[in-house]
Amino acid sequence: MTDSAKPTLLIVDGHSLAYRAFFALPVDNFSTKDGQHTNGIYGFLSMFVNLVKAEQPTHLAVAFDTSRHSFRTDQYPEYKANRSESPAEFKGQIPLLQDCLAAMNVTVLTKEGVEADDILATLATQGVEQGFNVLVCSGDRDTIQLVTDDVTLLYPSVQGVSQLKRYTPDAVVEKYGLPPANYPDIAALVGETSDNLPGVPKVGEKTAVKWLTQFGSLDELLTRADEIKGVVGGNLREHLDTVRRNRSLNALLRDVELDAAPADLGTQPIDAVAVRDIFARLEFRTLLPRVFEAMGGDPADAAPAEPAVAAPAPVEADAAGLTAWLAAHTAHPEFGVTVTVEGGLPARVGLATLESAVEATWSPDVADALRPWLESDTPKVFTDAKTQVKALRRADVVLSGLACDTLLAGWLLRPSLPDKNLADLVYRFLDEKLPEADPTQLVPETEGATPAQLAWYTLRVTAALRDELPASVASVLTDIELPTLGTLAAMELAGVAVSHEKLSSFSTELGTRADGIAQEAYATIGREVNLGSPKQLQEVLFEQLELPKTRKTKTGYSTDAGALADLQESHPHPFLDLLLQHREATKLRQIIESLDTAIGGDGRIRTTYVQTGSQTGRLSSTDPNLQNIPIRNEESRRIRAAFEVGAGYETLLTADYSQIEMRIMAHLSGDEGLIEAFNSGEDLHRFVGARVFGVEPSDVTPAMRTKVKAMSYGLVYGLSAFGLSKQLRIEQAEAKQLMMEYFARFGAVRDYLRSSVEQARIDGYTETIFGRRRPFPDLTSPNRVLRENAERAALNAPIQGSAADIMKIALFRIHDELASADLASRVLLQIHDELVVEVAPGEWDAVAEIVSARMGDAAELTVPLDVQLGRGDNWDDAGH
DNA sequence: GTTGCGCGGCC
DNA sequence: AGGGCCGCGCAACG
Repeated sequence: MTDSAKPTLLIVDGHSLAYRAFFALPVDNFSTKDGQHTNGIYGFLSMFVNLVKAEQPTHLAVAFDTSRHSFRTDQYPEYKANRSESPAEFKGQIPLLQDCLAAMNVTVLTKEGVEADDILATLATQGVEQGFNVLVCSGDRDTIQLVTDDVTLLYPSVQGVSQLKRYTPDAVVEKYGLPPANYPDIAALVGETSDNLPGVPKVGEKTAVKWLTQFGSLDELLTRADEIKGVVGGNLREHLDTVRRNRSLNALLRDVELDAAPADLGTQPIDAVAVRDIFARLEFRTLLPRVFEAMGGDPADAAPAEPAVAAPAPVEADAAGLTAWLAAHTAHPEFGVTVTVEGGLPARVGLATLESAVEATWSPDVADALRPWLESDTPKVFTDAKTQVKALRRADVVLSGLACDTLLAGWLLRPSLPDKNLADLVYRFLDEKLPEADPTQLVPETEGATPAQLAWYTLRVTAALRDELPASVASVLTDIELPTLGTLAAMELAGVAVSHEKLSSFSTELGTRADGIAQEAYATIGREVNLGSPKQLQEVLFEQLELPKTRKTKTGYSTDAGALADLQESHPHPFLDLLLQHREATKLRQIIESLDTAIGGDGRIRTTYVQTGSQTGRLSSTDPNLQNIPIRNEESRRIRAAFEVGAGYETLLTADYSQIEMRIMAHLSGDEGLIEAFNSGEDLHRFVGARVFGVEPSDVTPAMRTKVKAMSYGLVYGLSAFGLSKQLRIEQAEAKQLMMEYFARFGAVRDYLRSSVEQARIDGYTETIFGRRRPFPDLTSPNRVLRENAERAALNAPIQGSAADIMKIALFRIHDELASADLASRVLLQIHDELVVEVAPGEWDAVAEIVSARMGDAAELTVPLDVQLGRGDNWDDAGH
């Protein structure tokens, strides 16, 4: 019976229901791409939103156990002792589930020393006293004792958590033959195997109910136990204490002191942004609309917090107005600046202090009014400065005084977060909502922020970020990232000359070849399939040709190059080789086509470097990506050959660091063998091979060199014996042996790698030589897959990141020095450990000297930084 | 049209 | 079961 006038309190046992969901749902279908299992979370939330939608509670809470330990285990150590340790895959899900509930503004209750069901019992009791209809949802049968006219139990059926059975007093009587208050008596007699509480032998539910009905109460029954005849009577008399103990343990506590009373549990609107964030992290998609539907709230309606400070009303100005505004604010220490960009050129400009803001439409007059100030050292903060720096340079303004870019600072603080604009940062670091125009409406109801307001928010976000930035990270921002930004802007503006003629002829050639290969491939299998479709290929390989199944993927079986090579070895078939050739030809053609369409009217390709594009500190390159241009085989180098020296320049120069990551490893580990290798001038892999295999360097065979080379590079990535054996196509035992020999000679390397991961586990982050940090929360995860992935990444991060730092330092120093030496030569490309420079006529010697010197002295390591230069009319010829 | 996946290019 | 990226085509989804 529910009284609709009363408020409804719904209290849920989170632990028991999530645990049931964990076993009900296949773990394989519910895990994120980095290996976090989510089946328990998903199953619980799915049940939970259905429940909330159906019951429309006015008050709501979810209770969790804190640990296996409780007052019951104190009284009776065997309590639940038969339960095996809950799987690690499950444990890790509970904190995440609690995060989800927190985002949904659902109160999570826990209490040390008691179980979730005691919290349920306490709240149910209080709720009834305070006039609530109470709904209790638990997977533990002991909660049946809570059922009254005002308390209904929702209990998962055997089918799983999606079907809940309603236990009213009548339903309990129907099922057990006694009212709910007597259920613990029945359970005490029968015992509860899941709690490791044995009952009276030979006594089941039927007998227990019969006795309790006959004697009226458990006390009466126990007092008059001698009246029961037969073997069961004897059993009962022998187990009186057991029954009393069971009864005392299965009574739920109704007077636990809690942080919240029923009245405090009124349902709250969900935190739309937080829910979206955590669901995105857990890769839940279909659940999101269901949560909004059940819990109320509009997905678009992320509760806007009130700004802590009122935004100054932006004043529209002209050139003279801007000049006057600047004159009035000369004493101000720092300004927020926003230049909106349209078609690559400045459109509007906004300037802000915390108290005052001004904005204007860009014009030659405005440019002239602002130029001296923009080109001065006056500190200015931007969001996404690179885009604006480029637009300003196109308008003949060379920005100076860049003191912060919020995107960079936000990324340095949280390199894993996809904060790609000011709105994200305002939400995350100010806990406010940036006014945004509704793009779905022709005439937006809400106005978007104006340039001056954007500048004002940028200034405030900067302050919030600075508060959080550790000193070492702040120095990475000012000493590495901000100087790099200006250099990248110049590189992007310069672009690189690419020959359309070379590309298009090659593309045609590859197209013809791919078609021919495809025809041949079709002939070998007697039909035409789409060779680019992994799904159709699986049909051909594993069904038609009946080849053995390869490595499993999410959607079937792998058809990647490694798998095809394995198949070719064990079950040779002409189709396999043709497929590989076809892949190669079409891949190259794809690359060529995308490059060709990216060539601008002036014959140059302009990439965009994403300075926040990696978690380690590396750059990334997009639209098009110029950091993955083929090089590894002879033919593909024809693509590099299409990257040419531009008109008015003399030649291309390439400069790359040789083995920079291994050098950093030598530096960080202090391994004397490795340091000696780099100081000896001997080829690294030959030197290492000689040590590992115990031969003279001159006797190191190519096979030995290949092996130690793979091992050395693999080290930096956390390679396992399995991975090494696979790559080298040798037995795992041999790979293991190789690793052992390697570490026997270069033991400090292993010690360093181990200790750096351990340090990261303690600190929660790794650090590069220059202080760049990367957090690794998963190093302490109970989920083994997650933890081991984090360990490998943590092992690599300081090495890859330090290399990135060094290259950035070299890059901007080269750029600055070329400019200050009045050289026309310019850096065009950065490919992680390589630079491509366009050299102006007559400048080769000077440029080569600057490039090699600045790359060589970008960092002071215990081993030298070796730089290789190359020269040629095109990128292929300039390579070496 | 968007999204996830498999695959493969680079360092 | 090897760290960091970007982007293509296919297939499924809306």
